[in-house]
Amino acid sequence: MESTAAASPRRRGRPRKDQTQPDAPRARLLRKGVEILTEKGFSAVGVEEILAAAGVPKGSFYYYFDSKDAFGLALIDEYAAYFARKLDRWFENQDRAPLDRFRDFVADARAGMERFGFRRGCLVGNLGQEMGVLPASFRDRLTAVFEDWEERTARFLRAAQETGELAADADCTDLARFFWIGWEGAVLRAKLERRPDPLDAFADRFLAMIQDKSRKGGR
Amino acid sequence: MESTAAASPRRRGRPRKDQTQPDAPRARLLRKGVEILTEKGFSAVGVEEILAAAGVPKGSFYYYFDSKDAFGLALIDEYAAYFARKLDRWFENQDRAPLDRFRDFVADARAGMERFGFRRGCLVGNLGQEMGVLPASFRDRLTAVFEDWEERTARFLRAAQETGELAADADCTDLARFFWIGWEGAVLRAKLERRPDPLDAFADRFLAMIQDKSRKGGR
DNA sequence: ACTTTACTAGCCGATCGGTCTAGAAAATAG
DNA sequence: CTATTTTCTAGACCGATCGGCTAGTAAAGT
Repeated sequence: MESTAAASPRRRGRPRKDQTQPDAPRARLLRKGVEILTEKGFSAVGVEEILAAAGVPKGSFYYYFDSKDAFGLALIDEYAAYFARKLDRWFENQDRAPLDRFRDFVADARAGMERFGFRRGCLVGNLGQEMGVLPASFRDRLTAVFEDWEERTARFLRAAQETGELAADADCTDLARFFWIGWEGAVLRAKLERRPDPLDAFADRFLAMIQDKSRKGGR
Repeated sequence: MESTAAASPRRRGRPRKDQTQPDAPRARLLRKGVEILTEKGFSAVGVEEILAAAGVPKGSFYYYFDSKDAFGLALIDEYAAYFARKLDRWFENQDRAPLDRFRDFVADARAGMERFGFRRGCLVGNLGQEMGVLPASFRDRLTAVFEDWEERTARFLRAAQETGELAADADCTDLARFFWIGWEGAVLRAKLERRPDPLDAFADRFLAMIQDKSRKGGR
């Protein structure tokens, strides 16, 4: 094979491992980091616990990350990307009516928490609660993540308006913000009580709230 | 003065300082503990920081409390009592119409957070988020505190039903639970963004939600 | 003085985030 | 092949700080 790839200007020494591979040390650290931090938060967890869980030696941690703080920021990005994909998967599912897509999302979140015995919460919510002892650089990233999720949710709500499932005069931006403010509270509470009730309690009322009651028809 | 107090059966040794006095070491530790932990959480704060803030010598901490965990439990009780008084003050204010009492509570909470630059949140919410690294004994106490707050809120909502401001068929227990699930999310978010908007965003929609729209009269 | 109880300075082992050095591994250059 | 360059692994080690302990002092009664 004559190098189908465009001219590879290979540097001299040992080539870098592809750290996007799921078994690469950096990727393993990020994955285990999300798992552990969604359960225990940032400040209460030492890097060595993550190292041990990921099967990566200590010397490697500070090769891949400048500091624990830098690792935390990378985790936020990782989690935000993972969750944005999840949101889109449900909210943009063309096989389902808009409000059913919303129910699907809630059911998936419930199942996700149930799978881990309600011990894991939302990384962004966890770190938000810890802002008092986190570097200032975390704040902007965390708020940006919420803004992104709210934007995706607002976009979805506008789609629901088009099908008529949601009242045309509803403020979708505002509703999306309301949802995420309360939903994080529901996740926190579900983690505390170790049961799905708070998720359902919040989601059900939210759904009832956004239903267009003035609508005549409907499927 | 002939001992106006009833017979004091004085024990032998050095008399105990009255720890209910607000300047007593134990009381100061509890007060400063609430202040610091509402801002920074439990696990990220060392006892020495609290000791220093309270002006209590290092060695004294384990005289007044068996452990840091026991101190944490005492803080929950302290905070729960303080907050229950606050709830009653607003919710049982007979000089105001029920829904105005609710607005007063929200305004007070907003002012309270503003006073400390939105750096302090809710102790119960903070510890709830930290349950992953807290002793199991914390869980029951924290859920019990939420139950207590919800009960007081539900009682208030029933009062609102009697004046007709709230629809008679509303499920007050359910509404109170919904409120506290979401409100904790709002406090968390206000702390993250350092602004009151999330509090208002949640409270306004909640108020709109519980208004009895079918009602004819009213002022 | 002596006992009893209330309180506290100082220290302890463990663990924290982070650094350092040594070298193994994987590529190219000659 | 050997030499060189660079990537990555490996873990001992460091000063700081953690929660908790203990030996002792302070302040009262008897």
